[in-house]
Amino acid sequence: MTGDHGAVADPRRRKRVTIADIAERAGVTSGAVSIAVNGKRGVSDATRARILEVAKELHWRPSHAAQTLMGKNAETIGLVLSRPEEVIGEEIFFAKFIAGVQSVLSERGYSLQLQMAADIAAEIAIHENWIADGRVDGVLVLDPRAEDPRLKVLAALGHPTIVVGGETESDTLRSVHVDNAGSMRLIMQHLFDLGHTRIAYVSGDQSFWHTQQRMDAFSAFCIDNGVWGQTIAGNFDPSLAKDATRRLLASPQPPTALVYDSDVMAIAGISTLSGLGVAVPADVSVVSWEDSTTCQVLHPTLTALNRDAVTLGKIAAAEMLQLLAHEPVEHPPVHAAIVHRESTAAPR
Amino acid sequence: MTGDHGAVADPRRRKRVTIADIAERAGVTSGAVSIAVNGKRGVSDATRARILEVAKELHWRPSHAAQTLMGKNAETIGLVLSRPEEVIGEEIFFAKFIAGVQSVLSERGYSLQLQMAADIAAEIAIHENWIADGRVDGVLVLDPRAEDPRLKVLAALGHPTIVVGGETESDTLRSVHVDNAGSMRLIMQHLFDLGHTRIAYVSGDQSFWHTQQRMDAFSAFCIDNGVWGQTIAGNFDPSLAKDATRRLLASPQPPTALVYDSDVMAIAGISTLSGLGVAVPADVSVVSWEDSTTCQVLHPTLTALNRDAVTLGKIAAAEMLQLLAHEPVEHPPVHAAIVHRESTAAPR
DNA sequence: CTGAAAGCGCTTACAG
DNA sequence: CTGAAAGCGCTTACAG
Repeated sequence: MTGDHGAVADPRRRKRVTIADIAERAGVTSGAVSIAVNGKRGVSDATRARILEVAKELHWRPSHAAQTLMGKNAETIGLVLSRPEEVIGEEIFFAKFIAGVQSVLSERGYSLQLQMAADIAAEIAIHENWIADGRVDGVLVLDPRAEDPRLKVLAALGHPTIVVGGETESDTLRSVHVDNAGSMRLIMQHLFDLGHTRIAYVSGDQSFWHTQQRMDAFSAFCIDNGVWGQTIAGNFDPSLAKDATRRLLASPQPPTALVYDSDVMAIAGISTLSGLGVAVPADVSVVSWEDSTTCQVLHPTLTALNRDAVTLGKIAAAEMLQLLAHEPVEHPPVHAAIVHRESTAAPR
Repeated sequence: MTGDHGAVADPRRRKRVTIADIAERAGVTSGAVSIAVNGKRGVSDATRARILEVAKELHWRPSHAAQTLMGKNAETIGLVLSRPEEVIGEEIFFAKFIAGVQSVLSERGYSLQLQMAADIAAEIAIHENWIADGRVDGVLVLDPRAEDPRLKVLAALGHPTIVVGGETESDTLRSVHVDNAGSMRLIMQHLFDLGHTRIAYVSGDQSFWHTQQRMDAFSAFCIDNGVWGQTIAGNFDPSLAKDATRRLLASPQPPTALVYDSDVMAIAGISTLSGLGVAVPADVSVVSWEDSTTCQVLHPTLTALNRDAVTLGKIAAAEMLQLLAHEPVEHPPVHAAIVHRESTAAPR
């Protein structure tokens, strides 16, 4: 029982161990300690060993703040996730993508800084803060849009940037290609091979560049193959997907196959169909642009595009390290595949 | 055209504006600048105005590293998310929780640092790094377990911690209460009122403390009300939920109502039931412990426990600010409610 | 190979 | 109210 009643808990109470403490104990200067712990040449092996010994003994850890002040890199990559409400349909994608990013970064001793933003303006503000504070060495940008304001700001600041699903390139900005057109063709070919010639695509948010790419590929396939195709905007709000489904089915010439831009949209669609008494896949086939656990457990199970988001994350991280280090980093290939399940079959 | 051909892009090329630059331009010392920009007393209003003017003109931003070195708080709260694979069923919970946390933190100028960890050991390592680097002022811990190793480490380090769904309290650790027992009673009462007397609970991971609380409340309700209750471990793997569902329905005395610990598990369960030709809710009622968009679009729509995770996040953030500032912060109440949809009805 | 010193950008006593 | 200086914990030329 000491007399510190009323003392407020202070996390900083333990005085920090510094290189000066180590220097004193080891009988050298703090400069020597710095050299030793950083593995630079300038001290004898014996001295270095002794210094490292003392450092370990004292549980020394370098002061991140001091190192940053001296210009050390943050060894951190930033990623801003856009508003949760908007991305619910893509959450599985995000989780996998992040897992891939982290696995590559952590191999190299880098970490990932995540933040959520309510809108694109907030996202830009976060990037500016990160850069000004030197908290990140570079950032990853998802879901690029046409004339994306984020990219303009990042390019103007000259900050290392990787755009996932983009196309532009510069000294400080690289793009990781995402084959939206190819994926759409994969889906369409699958349906076409089954015999479908009236296909509808319930798209996602059209402000995203990838949505436009998908729509273009859809149209192109339809034209080239004589498919009667139709596109309808769905956004990420599942109730829109429901409305779209109803309208499509109410048509005098309803489609025999529906492609939904996300698994959440596909679920909304499939339950709407079941409410309308439309059998899947007997009456209508359904494909989800995103595979998830739910696709596997639903009844019927959903044919889905499996995008390998983990690999995509790995590639994005590798590209970033390459951009920062100016040296090549291994590139795994990303492959999208269509997982054929119960929700697609030949039309009657 | 300068002669910098071959120059490598360097994000730090623009020399940083410091308070010394401001001091020079304003004709004062850097000490005066520091006082002025921090709103402290010690300079005349005129001088302060001039200094702020120059600071804005020069686009000055304080060096985060230097401020941290001087002992400034990070004004950042940390949150580690456990492995994506495990939490898929809780993702909507996470997204909402994080949104709530951020809304309260940003009001006070705090930010949230997120990181994903593969397991609990990795999570502990992240916490230790954060603390050693002074990157966060405190951390939020989710999904406490019995004898949780994370809490031991954090308590030993004396680092401000808020445990969501915990019970322990100390100088540096507070718990936000989550009424798992009450929620379970809500669900059970709903089913009991409908007339169900044979109810099964497909639980989540039993290493989580909240699972134990739910199981205990389940048993207590059954005993008190003469309900024939059964608990079966489901984990977060939906295939386990499927197996559990099959086993329960194969029983000579199958339950008339099933409670699943997450929406993903409930979806797995409901599609298993439909595969077995069991009608919901005609033959069996189903409740999901977690509301989500999917619960609303599924056919039948799912009766679910709506937990108001946004508010829970707000409370956790408010508790943290309170712990750090030693002053009370407004507390919104969290309320869980059961959303009655199509999947529950009276037993035949 | 080692020591002494300057400096990163800020804050904070301490004199005037 | 203002100025000059020390110090936070590190790194890095520069002498010896």
